Amino acid sequence: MIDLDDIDRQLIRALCEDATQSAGALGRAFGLSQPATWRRIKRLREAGVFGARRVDLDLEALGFGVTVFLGVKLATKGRVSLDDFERAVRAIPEVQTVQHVLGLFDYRLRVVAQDLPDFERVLRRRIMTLPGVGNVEANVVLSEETLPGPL
Amino acid sequence: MIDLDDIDRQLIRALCEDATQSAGALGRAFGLSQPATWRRIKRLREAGVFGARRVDLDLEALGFGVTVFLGVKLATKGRVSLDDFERAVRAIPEVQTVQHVLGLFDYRLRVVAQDLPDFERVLRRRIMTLPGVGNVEANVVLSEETLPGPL
DNA sequence: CTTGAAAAGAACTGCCT
DNA sequence: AGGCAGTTCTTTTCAAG
Repeated sequence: MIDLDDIDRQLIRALCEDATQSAGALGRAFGLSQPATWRRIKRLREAGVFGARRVDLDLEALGFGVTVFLGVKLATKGRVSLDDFERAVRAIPEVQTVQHVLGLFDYRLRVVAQDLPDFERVLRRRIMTLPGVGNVEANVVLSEETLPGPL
Repeated sequence: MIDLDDIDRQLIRALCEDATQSAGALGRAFGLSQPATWRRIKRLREAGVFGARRVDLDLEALGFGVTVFLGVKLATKGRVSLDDFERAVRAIPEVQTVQHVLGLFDYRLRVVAQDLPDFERVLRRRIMTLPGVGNVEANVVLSEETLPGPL
């Protein structure tokens, strides 16, 4: 685990919001020269602070107007059924995220669909037929806001 | 809503996984020239397909070993209390995502903490004291996998 | 750490098939 | 639509104070 000063934290926050910004632009924003900023970013990168550089998709623009979070409780959950379940879930195109969780449910799935009828199709034909599913709880996402986080 | 051919879809998927790739590199991967690839990407960008370009953080490397998804049911939920609740949630540093949802809960929160004792602190002092909270359900994330999605 | 400059690479443009 | 060749711009990287 690396230790960060104040500028490091600001750099990280800025890059999380917009990874397009160059070392030069970030440096100007914080009163640092371009090479100094670049060295800091390199240091952070080598410390493993950063993962992949992704581009967000506007799912609405692509015709996916509905996002739903599902909680799934397995009926039977031996080691085999966990693997079976995960394998089957990964094969569903509409599933964006699979979280194995502890608590009232065993898995949380982020699912997208074109609209509610389309979601019903996914739910009935894809989700409910997964091996070992017990209870399923659904939360339709109305709005989502990403915050800066704890840095 | 834009319509996409096969190559568009492949480009989008590739950029979602690694937005670092240049038009030239992507083109080579799909047997397309640099300008042709660039024009496609530009067309997609102008169609509003892409949102922000973010860099993922390795929260483990930053000392945040615990991620928890909370479902929050409000006790009272007039229009005012929704706004109050959201404002108060946004002020909690450990909250990364706020989802307003439909279903058994009213909000889903993605929360990070250094470890479980730290999470207990956040839960007791920050979450349970939010204005209007009723029930709270917690799912500790054991593992999370991001899939290619429906394209 | 800074300034200044060189090198590398990516973005963009016209023109042609 | 795509390809080729070229220009322009940004980013990276190095040298020196």
